Amino acid sequence: MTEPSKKYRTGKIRERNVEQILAAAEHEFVLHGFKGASIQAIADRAGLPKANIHYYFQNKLTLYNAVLENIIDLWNSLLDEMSEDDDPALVLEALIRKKVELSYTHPRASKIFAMEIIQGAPRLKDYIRSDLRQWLRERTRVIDSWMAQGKMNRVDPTHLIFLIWSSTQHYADFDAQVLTLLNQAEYEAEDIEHISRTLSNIILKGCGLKPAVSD
Amino acid sequence: MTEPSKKYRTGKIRERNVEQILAAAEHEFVLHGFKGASIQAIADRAGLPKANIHYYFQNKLTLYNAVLENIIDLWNSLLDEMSEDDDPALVLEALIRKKVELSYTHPRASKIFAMEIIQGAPRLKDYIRSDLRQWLRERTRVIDSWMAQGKMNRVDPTHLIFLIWSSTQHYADFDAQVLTLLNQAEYEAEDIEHISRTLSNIILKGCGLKPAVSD
DNA sequence: GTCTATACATTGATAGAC
DNA sequence: GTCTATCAATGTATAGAC
Repeated sequence: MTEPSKKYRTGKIRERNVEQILAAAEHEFVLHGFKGASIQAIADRAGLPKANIHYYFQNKLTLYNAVLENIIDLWNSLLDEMSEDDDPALVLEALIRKKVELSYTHPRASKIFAMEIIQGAPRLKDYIRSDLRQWLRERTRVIDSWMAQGKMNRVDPTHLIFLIWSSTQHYADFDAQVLTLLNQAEYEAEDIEHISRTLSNIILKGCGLKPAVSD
Repeated sequence: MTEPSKKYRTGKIRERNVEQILAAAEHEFVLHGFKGASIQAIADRAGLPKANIHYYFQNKLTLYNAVLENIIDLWNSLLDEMSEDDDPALVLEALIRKKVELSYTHPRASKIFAMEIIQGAPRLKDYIRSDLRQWLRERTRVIDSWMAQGKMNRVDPTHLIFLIWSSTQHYADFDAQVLTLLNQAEYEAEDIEHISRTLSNIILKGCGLKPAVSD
């Protein structure tokens, strides 16, 4: 060891700084978008000089891609499995609940993803075309099978997924609007529970399913 | 008249230029957000020198607010009435259909509105607190009345509105994702019809209502 | 009402001392 | 690995000739 007196081991410093930069970048990219966010503002928020950002990340796009990659990893880790033998009500309810919770625990990830797609998904087209399309295809296949087995009403599986997607993500992306209209400062645990249940009740019933957890 | 030889009367030139600038600004604000959009790019898209933008609009914020105002006018013109004596199925179905059509006819308006809220609604807080809250209050009151009359199941009216809102707007804001996943270049008229019907079927049925137009 | 030229701040990115 | 100083480029906005 050449630097035994330092507070953090060399690798630890890097790890900590990279983490701080990524967190700060996430904030700024939400507030101003990719083009609008400035490295200076990210540096200020991370408590580092501007040049240090460039020491860890070659340029702004590299940093942004690192943020996006984190988000996609998060997405993938939570996209659970479902099989044709499962109970549709249980699976869809769990999916809705998980997505609402994700909106609550990772609102900025959802927002950056949303802004990216609103702007035409210039840096996510590949992900959508490959991973996301594959994920969607598997779910619609299972839902088709559920309908063939008579487990639920016939609805377009793709648009059902879109419905679940949009209605749950709404609580993350539009939290400023939702909270203002609800006259609240932030979400409470019971809000998440209430939202999950309300959405599940309507959507499942809309597919001819009986919610497992009713209110 | 001092300029009888001009192609347009003085007021007409202004009107036409302002319109072109607003249209160009709408495009650029969608692509890069408020901070990221540059006046140069807006001028280029409008086919005018940069200084002319400042001739018609004091500064970037003034221009952005003009764009936002256009969007809010559009919103307000389409937020129709509903009364406790109406048939819930008809009213909700019309609302869903109108919102989906709006997503199709004015995707950029929806996107700018969405980005603004995602970024914390810094310039729309007032609108949400006044107009939008008032609008929501009136709808939830009517829906509450419908439920009291036994016309539909008991669901949280506010979150029902959010559900209709989010699921319909999704097709405008996330069109890049939706179209890529559907493997289409753009929406067709029949897509709009299909989407409206699918959403109506699930949501209305989810509220214990029978869709008037079924498939 | 139009448009060139320009002022002045901020941007992303780099060089180089420490 | 840190941070000051600095670059060229681009940003908003304005002055002033036409």
